[in-house]
Amino acid sequence: MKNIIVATNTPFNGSLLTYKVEAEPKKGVHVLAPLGKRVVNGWVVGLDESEVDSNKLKEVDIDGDATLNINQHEMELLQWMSSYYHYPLGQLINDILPKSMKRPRETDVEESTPRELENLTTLQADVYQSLCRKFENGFSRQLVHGVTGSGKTHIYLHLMKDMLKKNKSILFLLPEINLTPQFYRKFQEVLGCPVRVYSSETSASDKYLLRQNLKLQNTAQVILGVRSSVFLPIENLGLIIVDEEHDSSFKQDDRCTYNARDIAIKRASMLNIPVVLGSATPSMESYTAAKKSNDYHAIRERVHGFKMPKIEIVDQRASSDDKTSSSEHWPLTRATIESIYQAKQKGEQALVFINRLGFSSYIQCSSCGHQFQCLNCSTNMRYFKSRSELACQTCGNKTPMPKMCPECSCLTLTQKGYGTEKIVEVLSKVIPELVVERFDRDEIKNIEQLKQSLERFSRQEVDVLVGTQMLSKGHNFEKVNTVIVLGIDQQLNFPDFRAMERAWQTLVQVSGRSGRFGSESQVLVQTHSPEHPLFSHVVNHHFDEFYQEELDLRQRANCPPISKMAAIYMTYKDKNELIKQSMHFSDWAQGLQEHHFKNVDVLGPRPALMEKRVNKFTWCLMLRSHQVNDMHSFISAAQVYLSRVKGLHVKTDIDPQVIL
DNA sequence: AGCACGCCGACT
DNA sequence: GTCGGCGTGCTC
Repeated sequence: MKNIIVATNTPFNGSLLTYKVEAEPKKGVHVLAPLGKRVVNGWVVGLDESEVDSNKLKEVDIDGDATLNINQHEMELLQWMSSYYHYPLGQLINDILPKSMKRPRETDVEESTPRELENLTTLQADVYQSLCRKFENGFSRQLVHGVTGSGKTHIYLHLMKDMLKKNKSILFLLPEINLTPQFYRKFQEVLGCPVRVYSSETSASDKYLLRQNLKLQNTAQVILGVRSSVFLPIENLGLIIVDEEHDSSFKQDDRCTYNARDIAIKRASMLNIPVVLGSATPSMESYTAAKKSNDYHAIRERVHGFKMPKIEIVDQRASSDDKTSSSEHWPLTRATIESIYQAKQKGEQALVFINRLGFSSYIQCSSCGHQFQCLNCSTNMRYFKSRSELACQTCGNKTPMPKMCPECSCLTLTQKGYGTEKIVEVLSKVIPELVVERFDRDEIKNIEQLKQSLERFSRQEVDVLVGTQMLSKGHNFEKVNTVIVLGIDQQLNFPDFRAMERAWQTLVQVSGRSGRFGSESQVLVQTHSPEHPLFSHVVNHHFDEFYQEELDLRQRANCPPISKMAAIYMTYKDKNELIKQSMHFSDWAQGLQEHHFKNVDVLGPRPALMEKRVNKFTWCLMLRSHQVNDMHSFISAAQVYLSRVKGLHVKTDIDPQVIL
């Protein structure tokens, strides 16, 4: 009998429990571990060195089916993740493996004869060749910074083809499921190898089956997947590509707060293979790192000499009739309406972007000023006109649109702010001949609806799509030469050091949808602060200037990528008790800082951006440091401290993307 | 996290 | 008298 440490799906004891077993299984083997009255999943971590009396231990069963076994390399990656993100190994493993496995059905993998790949343009070929040279070194992290419409995908395809020739598989990561259909089609057309999709639409049993297939066969193939596919057990993996690497969807914000882009880099380094990051708007982190190590590749021109769109900053304060919500076309300006009208006249289409759903952001009583707040959360209820209800975007709480103010019984309730629904109504009213459709997660709930909406649009049955971020990524619309951006002010004013970076990414990505097929194209950005320095970089397509300026700001504020950050969130049911505990914790942390970790800054505590959420309260403490190791030791100590507070839920976010 | 035990209020 | 509310405590 051997004593072994098993990582189990349990939240206590760091998820590591000791069991005995007949013969020592290999690290990563899936076992069934008796725990109290139940049996839980477990994975072998290693021998237990401490001489525990094995008579007191229970014995594990080894799962006869090896599908959920984890190989040596994956196990090392997951152990690294567990310590880096301060998340229990057993729970991490359980989270990333498929859950159910009933009735797997055969996945259809079409193989077709590939079409000839088009030649690269001179600019693309330069990047391709320098990437190939870098690939000779085994592991390296390459960044392709190509403007929208520069044909990054085309470069990927050539790199992928090379890999397939060497009989190596490719992992292609995408931020969102929305983009999988177009890439799947492209890969099918051109690559002539099995292409497997892994997304949130893949059922648990299909995920299980895919895992099984990957472990059995080692034919060169392409795995096209979202965040969690970075863990798939791909045998002969030769290359990882992370497209839209800046995208925040790569960051998981519950459970283990990993960033799939960073895991891809780690995995590539462990396997000694190259990883390519691509974006038209790289993250500050990737840009800085790639510049520094000379792994940066830029394409500053669109293919075929197509011009970048002309970007116009529209002053929303300019004309008096644009100011008030009483004007017929509010919140759109005359200039905006005119450009959409012109597009229609030319037989073209237009896109309108707003970050908000619904009809109005909140409802306010015009006599007493009462705002309709969610009872469970510290947020306003959003008004949805078509459903005639108020809804909380945080907890899903809904109520019919009230007729009068509950405070003063006044019947005049004013609608404040706007969302996609409102814009559709305004546009249809102001330009009656226009066919306008909404494109947001309220309207598009699955891939099928997405495909259909995009098809209607490409058949020109629709003139204008009004959508959220969902519309901004990666699509190629032939007849779109006019793009409107609304609500960028809110993004710029967001209280987070990355606000400007995100606004920049939105503007550049969104304007990238305009004029992709070579016509004269324009982008109109409505704002109340046209003098904001960000706009001049966007208007002039000055990429390096933007990054340099933003980096200077980060340097001065000592923010990432200059330093490393971590956020510790504490959630509790009682507000006063939470504040008391947060203060105690903060005092303790200050003490730890002074005595042991002078180079770790402690910031806060402060209430989370949404302090009350589904009837629970959250406060937050931030850590910032240049010494990553010290920061990790600090967090480990903090977790031990906080685990003693009963009833307190603690979430640690390493490298937070958004500071909530 | 589950699942037990255990101690109180409100039902047949 | 029992059913069930959830507070507390334990699981290798």
